[in-house]
Amino acid sequence: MDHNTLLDLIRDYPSIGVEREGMGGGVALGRKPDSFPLSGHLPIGVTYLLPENTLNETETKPNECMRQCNESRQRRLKKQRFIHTLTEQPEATPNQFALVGLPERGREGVKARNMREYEGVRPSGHADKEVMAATVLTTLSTSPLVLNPSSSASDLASKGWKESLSASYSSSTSGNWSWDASDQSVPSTPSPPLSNDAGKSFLLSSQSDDNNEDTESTHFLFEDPIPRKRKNSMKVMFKCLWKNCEKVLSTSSGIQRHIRTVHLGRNGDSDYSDGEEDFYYSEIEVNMDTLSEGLSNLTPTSPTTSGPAPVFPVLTCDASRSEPARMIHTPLSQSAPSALCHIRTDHAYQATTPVSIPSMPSEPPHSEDRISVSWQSPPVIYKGLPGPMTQIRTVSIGEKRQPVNHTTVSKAHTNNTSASKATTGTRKPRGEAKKCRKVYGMEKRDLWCTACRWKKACQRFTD
DNA sequence: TATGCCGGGAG
DNA sequence: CTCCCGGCATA
Ligand SMILES: [Zn+2]
Repeated sequence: MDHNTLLDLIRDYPSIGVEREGMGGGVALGRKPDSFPLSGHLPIGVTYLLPENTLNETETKPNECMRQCNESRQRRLKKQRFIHTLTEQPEATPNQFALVGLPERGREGVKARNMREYEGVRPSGHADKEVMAATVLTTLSTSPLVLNPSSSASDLASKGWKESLSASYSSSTSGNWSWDASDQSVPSTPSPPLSNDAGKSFLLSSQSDDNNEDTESTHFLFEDPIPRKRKNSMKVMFKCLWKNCEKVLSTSSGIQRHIRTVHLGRNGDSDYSDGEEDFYYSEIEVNMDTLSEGLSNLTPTSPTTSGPAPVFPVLTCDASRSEPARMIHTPLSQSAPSALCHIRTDHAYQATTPVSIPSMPSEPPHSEDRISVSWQSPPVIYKGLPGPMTQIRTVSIGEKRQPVNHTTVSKAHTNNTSASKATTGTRKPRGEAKKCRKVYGMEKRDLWCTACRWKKACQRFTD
């Protein structure tokens, strides 16, 4: 994906989010204001969808709002698939993130996320790019990358996020993207390299070396953050990201209420959401004592407004351990990779050259309704580890789409002679694991992983 | 017979 | 690429 493609793509996305588990039904936080100066991060939407167990785990303190949203959503969309997954993968890895980016239409960012509204509109193949874009955005949003020295804050503000974005990274014609991550201070994580088997990869310019221990900053943004304390002077606030609204409240529930009443025109008292709500707000950190502590901390400041409040990327790792208000980003207990996303960390470092094999949209997480999602294979530490791969696909559930039996019998397929390669001695002892076909059955083919649907080697349940 | 999936297409 | 499927090795 090249630079312009990305920009083009995201242009129409009021919000692009990251969604955990890719099961849809996540909650979107934040949106992409049309004119949001991006410097260091983008207020892109972040949608998290944590596995049930996680929710319980975080239930208490963390993001009450999130929990609620997730719950209500889950309830509504009683997608057995969803449930199924939850039960089947109690240990769903917390590293399974899915990016979800849907152009929103209709009601200001709400409801519109329903892919249904896009039927027939979204060009096929769009999903891929969409994901790529979202990935990049997410990455950017969480990486304290330093913008070109030439671009100043004001610059950004006036140029708009798009330009800013473009300024924040560079892409070579080869398809490799990279940006300078040589940042400083802020612990936020550097962006992870994203690689598409196609040879496109997003990687940080390995700032001078590779192993420079990091303990601190090397954690992949989606990886279990390392426990770290945040400055006591910082206070977590929630900022509404709705158009022209700069409301900042101290509690997620507060901002949620605000959004609900002010932007969604709902009445506060009524129960929670109808499950379809997307609360666009982002968690920000405000330095209480010195609001303008010099640029020492590159935290970007709120855009449109004067709000001197430094805005932190929603996903910053550092904000995740132990703070009550930390983003649901909670590191699930152990980050055991779930069975859905086997991670193979056995590749070579410096995945500059993405290892790509035949390539096929790798197993996407399930998604509710129809959303295109992609996820990154886990933890990969951006430094020298193999780059994460992304993949996406549009899932449609409960749709009829099976029978399309094209009478494609024009060619007498007959095999020409038994010339077929004499299967080499490599006998393939059929794997043990039950694959999608067996697990979901023909009726629910929609649930199969892409590979299975294409009668290729299953990617979801490997042996 | 049912699965899993390679190797070939088609668009 | 993306998506399908014939057909064959397996279970
Ligand atoms: Zn499969």
